[in-house]
Amino acid sequence: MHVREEVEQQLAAITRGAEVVLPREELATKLERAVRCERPLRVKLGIDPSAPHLTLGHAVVLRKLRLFQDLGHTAVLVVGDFTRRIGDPSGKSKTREPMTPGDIQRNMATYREQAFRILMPERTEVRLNSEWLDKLTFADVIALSARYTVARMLERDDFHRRHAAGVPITIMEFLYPLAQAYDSVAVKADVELGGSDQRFNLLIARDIQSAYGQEPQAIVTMPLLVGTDGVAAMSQSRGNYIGVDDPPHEQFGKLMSLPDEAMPQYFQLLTDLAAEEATRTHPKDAKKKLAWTLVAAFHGPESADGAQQHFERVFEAQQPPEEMAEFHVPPDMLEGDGVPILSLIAAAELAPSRSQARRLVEQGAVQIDGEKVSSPTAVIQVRTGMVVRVGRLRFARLVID
RNA sequence: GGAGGGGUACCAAAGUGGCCAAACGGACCGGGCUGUAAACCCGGCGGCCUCAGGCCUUCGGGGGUUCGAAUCCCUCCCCCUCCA
Repeated sequence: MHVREEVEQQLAAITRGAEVVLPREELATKLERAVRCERPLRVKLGIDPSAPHLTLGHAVVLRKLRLFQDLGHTAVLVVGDFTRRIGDPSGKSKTREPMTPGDIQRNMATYREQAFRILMPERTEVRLNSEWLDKLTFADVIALSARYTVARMLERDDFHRRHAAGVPITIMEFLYPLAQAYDSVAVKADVELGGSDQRFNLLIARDIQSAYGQEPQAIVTMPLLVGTDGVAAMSQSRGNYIGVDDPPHEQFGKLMSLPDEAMPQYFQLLTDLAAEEATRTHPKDAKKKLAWTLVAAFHGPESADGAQQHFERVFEAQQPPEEMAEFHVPPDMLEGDGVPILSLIAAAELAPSRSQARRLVEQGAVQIDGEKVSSPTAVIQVRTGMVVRVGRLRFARLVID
């Protein structure tokens, strides 16, 4: 009675925002057993150490994993260092380059720090899949591959399409999901989380676990978070991402420039607030609330306050930020007390080259103390404290030594 | 083993002897509009020059033909497809 209620509550919380929970009854059974026997479930999440940052896309799944922790379960973070060393072309149109152990090591260090902004370290196991995959012999691999059929592999949408279209699929690509499935065997996963694109792979693990005499894991997939462009799924390779460890005001700014339509999804998948928050007030205010909430989650409330103030000052009020880079004008650049504008912009690194500085001036993007500079040949009478502004975002305060 | 198709700027993709620093997109930057929204419109997008112009370095690497080559030839490297 008591147990059933508890299970229902957990199930409801787990289901919130999820794309699918499969099979629901099996998960219910597992949860019930966990509650009864006070044996936490082992909830697996695989992470690919391809890039040095976790994005809000990862955060969606990590938050769900955190929820499991809050419900008393154990998070098992499996870092795909082995698989990544080999490279993974699956599902991607372009082949991904294998990475060196050094790169992977570096990325992993930052991952851990970032992941623990969301997860509870004391209820998290971080495992590298090289730990067990390195030990498999070729015979082991062949045995593993005997547990799954080509026909079933080809059921995966992506494989199916490519096969039909005559686009090559390597055997390695078949092995990859098997390796991932084997991870589940190795860590004895009760549940695995993933993005909706991982659904097929997560399901393969169920069969492989059975084949190895384990109870199959339940799977929970989350919708893919749309990127800052509001169109494609967030990814680092697309550049439409917001990093978990981006500086506060950067996160805030990127979130504020999201298309309004993306807001409900962000509320739903990344906050505990209801998706209706997005439509209850003026979109701008709703978005500020979203931005504040997320920055606070990753950097703390003070940073969120700071980021919001920065945003309101620089973007809404169009004022220079309180803090900006100082540029010490080199004495040899002075002609009398004047400096040609292009030299100034390029030297202060407000533009990458003099040619680009020139174009910016011609396009009316350059201001000095709020006055537009429109001639590329202008010579500026510089003095300490003068503020050079290029575009909306780039500022430098001059210092004459 | 055989046949064929490619390697062009951040991505993608035209260009096949001079009109090419290289079309059209996308990304990005700037300007306009605004809620710094998004969308949209305009402009820019190798470097250097006080610039309606000029100079320098680019089209996988190297060499050559030519007054002139991303474009033709030789050679090397790398990718891809089909047949076996």
